[in-house]
Amino acid sequence: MSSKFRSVPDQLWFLISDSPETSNVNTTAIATSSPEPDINELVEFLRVLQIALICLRVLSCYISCKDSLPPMMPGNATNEAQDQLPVFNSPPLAFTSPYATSLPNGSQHPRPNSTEISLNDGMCRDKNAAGGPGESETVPQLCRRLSTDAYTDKYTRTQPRLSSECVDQYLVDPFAVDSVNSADSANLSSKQIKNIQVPEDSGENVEAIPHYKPVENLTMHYPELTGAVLDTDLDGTSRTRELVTFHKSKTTLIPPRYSGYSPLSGSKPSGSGLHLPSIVNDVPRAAGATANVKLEAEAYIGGLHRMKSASLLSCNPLENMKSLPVLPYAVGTDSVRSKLSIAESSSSSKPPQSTESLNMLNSMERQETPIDKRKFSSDLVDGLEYSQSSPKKKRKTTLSLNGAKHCNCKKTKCLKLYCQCFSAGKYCAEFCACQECHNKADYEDTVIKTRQVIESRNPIAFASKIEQHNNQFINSEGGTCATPSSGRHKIGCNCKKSMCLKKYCECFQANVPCSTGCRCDGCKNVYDKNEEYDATKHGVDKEMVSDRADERTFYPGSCHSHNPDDSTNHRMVELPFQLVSSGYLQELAILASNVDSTHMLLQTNNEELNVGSYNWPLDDNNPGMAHQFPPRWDTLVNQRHLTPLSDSPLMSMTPSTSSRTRDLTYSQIHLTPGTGNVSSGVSPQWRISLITPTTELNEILGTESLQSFNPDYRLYHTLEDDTPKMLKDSTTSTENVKVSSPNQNHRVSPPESHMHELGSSSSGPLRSARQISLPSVPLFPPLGPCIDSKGSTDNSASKFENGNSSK
DNA sequence: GAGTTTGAAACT
DNA sequence: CAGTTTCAAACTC
Repeated sequence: MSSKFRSVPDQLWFLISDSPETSNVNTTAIATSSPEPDINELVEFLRVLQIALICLRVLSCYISCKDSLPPMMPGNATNEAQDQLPVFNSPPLAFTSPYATSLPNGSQHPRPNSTEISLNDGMCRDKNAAGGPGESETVPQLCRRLSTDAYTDKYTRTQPRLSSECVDQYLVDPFAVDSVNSADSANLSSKQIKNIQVPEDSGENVEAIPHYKPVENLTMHYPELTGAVLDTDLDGTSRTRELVTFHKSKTTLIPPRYSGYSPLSGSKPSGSGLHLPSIVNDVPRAAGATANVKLEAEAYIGGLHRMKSASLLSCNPLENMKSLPVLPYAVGTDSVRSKLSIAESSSSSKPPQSTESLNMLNSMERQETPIDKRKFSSDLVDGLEYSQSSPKKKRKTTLSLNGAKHCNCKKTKCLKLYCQCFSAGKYCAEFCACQECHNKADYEDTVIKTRQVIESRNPIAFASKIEQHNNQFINSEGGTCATPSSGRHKIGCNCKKSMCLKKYCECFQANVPCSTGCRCDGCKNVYDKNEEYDATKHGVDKEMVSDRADERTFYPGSCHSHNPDDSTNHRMVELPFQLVSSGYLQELAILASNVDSTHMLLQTNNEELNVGSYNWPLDDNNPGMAHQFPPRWDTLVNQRHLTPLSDSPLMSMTPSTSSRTRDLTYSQIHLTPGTGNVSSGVSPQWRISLITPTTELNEILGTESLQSFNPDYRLYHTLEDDTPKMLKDSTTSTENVKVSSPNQNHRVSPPESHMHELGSSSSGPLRSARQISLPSVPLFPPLGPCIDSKGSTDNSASKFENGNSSK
């Protein structure tokens, strides 16, 4: 048979014959058919020539594309990976994810050789849709484009850098419902196949976010990665496993109880993206959303990086979308954390778990906020460095990089609150070191029953122990900060020896000061209103501070820096505003319209108000601005009669103003109709936050709203569900001076921690509190508690930042 | 990595 | 509710 094509160049013949599909189509047909070999031979030869031409074209294109691609270095992983990140927006897809085995060990292919195969189309964007640097047609795009060609498989093989795995994967019917059971997957028996399905509703709101910047695309879509990942890199095996694990973990961490559906049921996720409570994510959304997003972002970095490293190529023959579809509204915090956790711990992870975990994927929530993704991208590099270079991470910890917990339970079968996974309402993940674990989908009934028993004793046993308040800022380096006082332990600790300065203390661990509920002895985890919350001042050793700095990313009250050099850095600022009435949305709209570049959208209930755009410069290099409100803002405030409260130091920041005071300051910005007085009763509370939209956004604005404006510059508001709590807390804030605790002498009521709440409450019940979230763009100069009044960086904050940045 | 310390959870 | 035990995380070496 091959003799008929002697004239075909060896390479081309290889291309043809090496492909099972091609072989079947071409050679087999030839061999079995034609009584007129000459004609058939000619025809086939012509076909071969045609193929050859196409191959050459493809090769040329690929070379061109390759040259245009930046090197796959961690430092610039962000932009690159975005194209690699598959997005699952469509109906359930089956994925095969054979582990990288095609490349011989020891082969030294550059990272771009790594192949990430996704049947999803997210990774392959239309070339025309691309814009900006590095947006020349990437290999994945090329691959996608080729997919439309009848000879794609052949052509793909012509590309030395295209993994044969990619082609194989490509050949697999992307629509196979279950690759594990499919014949296609059987063909890949030599490989480890991971089948991941996306909930049918995973594609909801796919079009909600029309387009994103390249970097953001990466971060926004990566979390949605649910497809199999092929890694043909040299160390691709492990990388692939990590990625696969990533997906699995996302499933395994779904708490059946809170997810509202059984992990095994395959029921359709709610789509709300809400997850079970945990210390980190159970905080009020107003605060938690921002913090968690950040946390997830950083935690997710490692995973992203590895993903990126592991995958340069992504082929999706089905992809025909010109913009990256996303599942924009899910909070996805837990999932993200789990992902990160996996990424971090993959090196020591257990062997791939059984298909049970994979089955859980059927019910996974695969939603992620665009914000989350954006944050991911911004922190990608930092997280990478963090996860890869920090020797401290070697230390055994129950908290992985992303904050996802993993346990080491030996006797409790992970069915007691001792188990952090169980306590967090999550199934144990594969990287848990637990023994005889029953906290998994296989024992769902047991888990549920056990939980019920525990809850019967303590209804809030699985609820977050931390009451988190909304107190986030951007620090001098653009990192997000939250004063530790922004939250508190609901129950309080009972430390006797650690002085609440070690992670034995749940308050300390949660980065909140001990409160009235604590029964600790010799507590030093307190606030001095005149001082920053600095662990070192309380005797915490340097390493601990450093560790804590690392771990602060695990908590809502975190203060971590971004890489100032990272242009993709997205800051989060949250400014509570109080409007006299919803009519002042127009004021805000005008305010916003006075600045440009940022598109704002306000909405009251179902009423949308496009308020134009605004832009506040943020100068990372000018710490002095840290305690200054953007002049523009002042101007705008004055112009628009958006007067801060009379007691607000907003416009009169004094040198003695602590960072937290500034927190207060900004927290107390009230938008009133020029009088400076805050109306009571009817004043809806608004908060303008540079946080990314989360589920709340989805719930409030809905898909259409989000579609209506640039996702990169998004202003939104959300119902402030925590308002009652805030009010309640504010009423108790005066009780922060611990009376019963031996530490009462040390404990100083941090009125600032609640001042913003009081301020809010000053206007009376906030029945219609709203949160306005501004896009994650530099709107304000560095503010927040991490910068003291003298313009210098807050000690604790800087420590944390340094700790992060140094990594 | 093993052993110790610690404090929450569980138990009585 | 208090005291004790169990447990696993945090920590130290």
